[in-house]
Amino acid sequence: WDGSGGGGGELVAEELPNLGRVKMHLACQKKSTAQRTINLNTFITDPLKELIELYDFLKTGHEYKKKAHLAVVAALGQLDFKVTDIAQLCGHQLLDGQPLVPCFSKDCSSRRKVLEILGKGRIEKLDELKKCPKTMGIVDLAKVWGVGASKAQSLWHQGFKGIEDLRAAVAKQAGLAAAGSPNAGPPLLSPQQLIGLRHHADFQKRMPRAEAKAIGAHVAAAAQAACPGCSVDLAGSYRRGKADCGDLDVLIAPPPEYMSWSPKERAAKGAVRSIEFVLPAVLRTLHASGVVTDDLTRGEGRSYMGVARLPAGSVEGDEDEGNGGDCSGGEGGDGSGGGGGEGGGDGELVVAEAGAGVHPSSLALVCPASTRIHRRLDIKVYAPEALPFALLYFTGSDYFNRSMRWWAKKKGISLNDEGFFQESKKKGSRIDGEFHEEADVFKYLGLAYVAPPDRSI
DNA sequence: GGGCAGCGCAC
DNA sequence: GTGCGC
DNA sequence: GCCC
Repeated sequence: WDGSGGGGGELVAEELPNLGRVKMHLACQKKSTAQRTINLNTFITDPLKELIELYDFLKTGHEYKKKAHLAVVAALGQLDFKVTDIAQLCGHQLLDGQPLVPCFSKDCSSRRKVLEILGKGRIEKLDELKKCPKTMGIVDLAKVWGVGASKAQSLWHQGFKGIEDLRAAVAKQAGLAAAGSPNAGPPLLSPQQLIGLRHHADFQKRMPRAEAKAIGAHVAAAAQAACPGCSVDLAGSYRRGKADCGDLDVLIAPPPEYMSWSPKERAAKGAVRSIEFVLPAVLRTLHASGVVTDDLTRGEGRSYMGVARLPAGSVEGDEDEGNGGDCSGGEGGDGSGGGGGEGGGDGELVVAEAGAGVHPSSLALVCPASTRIHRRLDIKVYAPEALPFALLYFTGSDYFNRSMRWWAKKKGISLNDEGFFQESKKKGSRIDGEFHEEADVFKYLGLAYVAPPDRSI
């Protein structure tokens, strides 16, 4: 572990038979579909995706059904030809024997679903589910943040056919409770679910990455005030360069020196006395400025979930990549430059100067600050040693992570947001080493580094 | 039949 | 311990 | 739902 490039310590890739071949097709070793080719098989993957979404909400215990379909979608999306016959999938090098992907040579429901689409252009099961009012009602209810399969199920059985039903009942209950009526009954929803309901429409919308960046800048400023010199990274799909993001994931880590300072030294340097106080301090600032509008968790530990909204008059669209402030939200080509030239751009955030600048008029037209949509914001605080792992983990994608964990497991190692752990009966011990950046993690696993934009599998 | 990752937080 | 989201 |  000399960090100078050579160095023992990292695992050798080809110590197991066949693994070398598998490795080259590993999902976490390839350029993402977005980057390389367009998906020629959307006519298959789209219906499968719809099915996944239904499974997601339908009932607990279907999580792995969902993951199985997800793997199929990811695999088919990478093919460089349009599938016309199931035989093309049998024994195909990208599919057969690959981790997380079913084998299409055998009769399995994935195979049957693909066959169905090839044959009649639709999945009967999907159409059936979509016709069922109960299914669609439950799916609708479960779109409220904090309402999962179980709660949606129970709401349906209480007679709610969908979100608007629920909203009316909640309003009525609030009215009764405010009037001090005893017939208000037990609360229909938890405090979190009430927030989810209130912002349901907003939470369905994706935000342009410029807005994510602007919210991140507020968090960064608050973090610097709480802990000078800390690093602040915007993870998730933002970091993967997506043009729009469903939410924002911010990672904060104190500078390495911080850990060795005494509480007194920390205070003298203007930092909070313990890492546990970073999050509360950041949140006090964000609450005071009105950027954070609601809390979904208390934010007393190291992990926070909440709701944020840019102050009126915020300037959006200061993306340095040029294609920044596009609010049209279209999926489409996604312009994030191909290669890994993303450099050290992370973490250097500029605080949006509220009201100060003149809006580029075209931008203001497309993206009025007056919209002021509420966005989901997650903040997490990590010790500096864990940061490369946390960054990797929260940059995703989910499927990319699963692929990487699969590979690590083959080598008897487990991988999470805090580090590597030796697989063993007891909770494995953390493997320590010089892991300063994400690249060190790839290297230790014997994998080629993959830049964030190429992890969108 | 066990595994697919495993955690933090609310309740 | 369960539900939920990540 | 699928692999081992």
